[in-house]
Amino acid sequence: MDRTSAACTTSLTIDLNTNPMHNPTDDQPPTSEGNDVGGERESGLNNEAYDLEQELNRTKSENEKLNDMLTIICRKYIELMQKQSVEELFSSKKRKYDEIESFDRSIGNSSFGHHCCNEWSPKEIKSNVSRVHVRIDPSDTSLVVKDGYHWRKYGQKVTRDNPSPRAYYKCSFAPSCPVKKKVQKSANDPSLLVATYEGQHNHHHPSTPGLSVSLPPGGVAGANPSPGSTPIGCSSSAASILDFTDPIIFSNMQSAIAATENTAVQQFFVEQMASSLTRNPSFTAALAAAITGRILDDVSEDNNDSLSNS
DNA sequence: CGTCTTTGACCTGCGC
DNA sequence: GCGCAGGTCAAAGACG
Ligand SMILES: [Zn+2]
Repeated sequence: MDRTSAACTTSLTIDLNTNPMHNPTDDQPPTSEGNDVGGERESGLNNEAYDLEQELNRTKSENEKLNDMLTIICRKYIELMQKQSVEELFSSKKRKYDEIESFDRSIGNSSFGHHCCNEWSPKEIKSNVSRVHVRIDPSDTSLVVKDGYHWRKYGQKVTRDNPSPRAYYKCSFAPSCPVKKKVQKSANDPSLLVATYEGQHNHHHPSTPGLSVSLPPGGVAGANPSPGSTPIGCSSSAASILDFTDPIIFSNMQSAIAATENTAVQQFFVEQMASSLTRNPSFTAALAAAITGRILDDVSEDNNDSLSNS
């Protein structure tokens, strides 16, 4: 819990040079033609500066609009998630208490009223439960949510309140890893898989050694989206239209995440951001530019140091 | 041959 | 105590 949230905050505060247009050499004054300071050139620079200023103002206003839109989208998305969970949980009366409690905790609760930590029964405390919704092809009957972890199916049941069967999985690292997950199609939306994760992996993410810290309790979501199933927000939900490579949206999501007290939701957003970023070709280019920019910066700093030292 | 899935049987908790 | 429903076990079979 603390481990993951700490990872979230640190990963979000990484100050990458994400401007692909930025070239460190552009900031350096021209050395070879430094004595060419004609008035013609000066006026050209002024025009250019004016254009850039106009562009900046225009971008600012555009960003403000996007900012507002994103805030609204985020708020509505969270409200929708809460609303949907309430409807699902109260549609069946029995055996839902644990899930109500845990989902209340994982979603952040406001509409349910608050529960004091002391009110949790030992049964609820022993496992942290998280839920993930995954968009799939409605005709796809395989209850598989590929989250990067390796699961062993140990049971399948048809439940009373849902015509589609529920599949039970254990982490393949069991018994050393106690994590379980239940996967079932949503009763009112066959294209929606609901995966319920219980427990926390006590090992690294198999597909990304050393990166397990960035995953939610069950090690879920966009870590390794399969072609057939996409964690919500990757292809067909609101989050899919969010371009996290946009620095404004990115910062907006940061504030949205910060505003959300709940770590599961935070992790969800972080994963969506990471997923969006890694899938975006422009991000790759931006990342490459950022890295080369940093390297060039370092090189130039080193050169400056060596020059100043000598 | 080892691993994983399937599936019926069994266990457990809860309401009546 | 009984029945119901969710959850788990474990034997058998499939698969690479
Ligand atoms: Zn595990």
